[in-house]
Amino acid sequence: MSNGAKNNRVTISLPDGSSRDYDSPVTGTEIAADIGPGLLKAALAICLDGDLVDLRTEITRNASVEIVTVKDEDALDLLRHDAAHVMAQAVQELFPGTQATIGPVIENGFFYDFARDEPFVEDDLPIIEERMREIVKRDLEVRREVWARDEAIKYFKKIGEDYKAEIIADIPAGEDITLYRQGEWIDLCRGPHLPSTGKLGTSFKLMKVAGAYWRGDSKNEMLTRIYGTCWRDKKELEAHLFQLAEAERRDHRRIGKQMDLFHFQDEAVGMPFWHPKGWTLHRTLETYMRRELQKNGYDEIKTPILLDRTLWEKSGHWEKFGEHMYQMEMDGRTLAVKPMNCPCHVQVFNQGIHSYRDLPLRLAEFGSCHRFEPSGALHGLMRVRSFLMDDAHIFCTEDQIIPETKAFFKMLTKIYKDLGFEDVQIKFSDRPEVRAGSDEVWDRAEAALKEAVEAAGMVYTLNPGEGAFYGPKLDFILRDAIGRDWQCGTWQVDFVLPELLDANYIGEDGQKHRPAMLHRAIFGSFERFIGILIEHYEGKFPLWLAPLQVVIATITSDADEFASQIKNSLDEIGIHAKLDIRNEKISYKVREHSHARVPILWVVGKREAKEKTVSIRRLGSSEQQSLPLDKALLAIIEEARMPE
RNA sequence: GCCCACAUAGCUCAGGGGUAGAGCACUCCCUUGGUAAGGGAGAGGCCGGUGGUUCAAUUCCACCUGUGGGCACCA
Repeated sequence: MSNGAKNNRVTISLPDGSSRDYDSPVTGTEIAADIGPGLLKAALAICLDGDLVDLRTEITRNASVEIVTVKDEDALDLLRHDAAHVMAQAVQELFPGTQATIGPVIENGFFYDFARDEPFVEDDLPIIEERMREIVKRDLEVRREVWARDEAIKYFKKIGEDYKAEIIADIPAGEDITLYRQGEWIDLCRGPHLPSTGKLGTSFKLMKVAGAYWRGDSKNEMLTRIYGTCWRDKKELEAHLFQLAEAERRDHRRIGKQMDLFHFQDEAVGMPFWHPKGWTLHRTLETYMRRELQKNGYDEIKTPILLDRTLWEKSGHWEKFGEHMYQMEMDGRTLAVKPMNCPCHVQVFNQGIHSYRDLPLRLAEFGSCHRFEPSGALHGLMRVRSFLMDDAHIFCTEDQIIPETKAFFKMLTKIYKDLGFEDVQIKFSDRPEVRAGSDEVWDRAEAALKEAVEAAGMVYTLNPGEGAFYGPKLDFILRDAIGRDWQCGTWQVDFVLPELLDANYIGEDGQKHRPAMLHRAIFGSFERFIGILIEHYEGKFPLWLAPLQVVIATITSDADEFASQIKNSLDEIGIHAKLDIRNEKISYKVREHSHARVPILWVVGKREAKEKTVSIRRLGSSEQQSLPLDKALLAIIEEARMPE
């Protein structure tokens, strides 16, 4: 087997350590068949010296080969990519004249963008899906073809696929390109692909239609996009659909309505009306944050909401952010509602003369901001036009950036943990294209932040070009109870704004110096953070956060008086309690308050009234605990305390 | 801002060219019941707004507003 004629024998090593020799060229199909018919049937592609390629790729050199089956990590992407192709074929069979543009694999599935005069609608999906199943049943062989670039352009133009021709035209001249053919249908594609459409199986589902700009640019025409999800088997598909339903159950807009926390209405688009319970939650968070700020050496301030445009012109906001600012004409002046607090904080800093001994100066504000967000961006509490920021700006020397960064990271980690978030990711964003300040200043700011983040021992990923217009930043991203990520906290180094607004301090040398300005937030906006908390906890808040902590429910009217006394006691110790002395059965009350996600139910009947006890039932449990009232009151004070 | 869909009672939703229906919630009556729905009765609506077609529009059409899902945006 070994020393065959030169160039026409190849040695293939397999993952189990064995190797086999074949006449060259050999394909994955032949190798799989050689190993066993079961594997041949399961084979989707091969991993050739670490690269995923088609099963039919001809191997002409010694190589390590792994047969990829549905069980492998890579299989999902293959399946999803094929699903996109099968969908495009189905669409073009059903709707002749529709152009296919791009169709990549995405998280959980795939999409394909089509160009068609009349956009697809939701009702088209079942029809397309049906045709896809039929194409899978046809089990068309999927064949790779290599074409000359110019010929491919000519071909796609001829068949009316102008977008494909445009994509190919962007490939450097002279390069070959690959096409994949399945039956009559052909598509430009890098591959790899499954050997035939039958291998796709049927564990896919078309999810929704949407508009999408050609090449992601709002200046271009809008295409019609169809999203699908695709999995290894039915079970995985079901699990994914269940996960989506779970996210829907947690939707803060739905829970916010159920729990009567807030509402929106047409006269104030994107601006929430907080109801008593929602505002209680809001205030609890504010009180908690205020305490943490105090512990961390911040001074709280309050600044105006409406300011003259001249300030915004100086700060650069008028130019860089003007289109997002609410404006009004009054008494011959143009005023703008603040979208951020930073210029105001510099005004506070600029009062009087500061010594280097005053630094770092940490100015915090629960700052009410308004931004005119595009209508299509609004989303419940997650993206609003009016919000309260837990904002602060630290004025310091460049040397103080590192210790301040460390201290901030510690503060932020503790706060997130108190609120139930243990998993925090960090992104480092550097200079954006549109920015203020010279390259030299940006070099310094980026270097300073980088040194600080490393000195603080933070693990981060790079997010190039995503910095604020005045400086580089860190973003802090939380993972919630069902694995979704939310960007909340931010830490930004700014050498630009102190310059623009002429902030300075007197150094040890008696000379004027520019302070560095560190912009920071932990919640981001209270609105959005509360939205995230609602979804994270599914509205079942820990006791200290719950806006309604206890309901005292009576069994018969004999206990009404005792129940009222309990309510008074709870009011006195600052526990949010409600009395339920309605003429209803106790099981009815239990059901209703459980649905309302009340953490603790104190049930009182004749027995409790006589013995001065309460029967305690907790949300999510049917166990009952009986405690003397005074003990129960002490216990609930303890349990409802904010985390230290 | 762009594409598609949607807008009916406080809430969740059904209906459909001849001025409306369910469940829950609400009010009243009966019931005082020991841990996830006791029974009965009643009230509740400019069918998002403005125009158009029609003998007749909540229903069909157009525009507007808002909401939802995406796209773009997120300093």
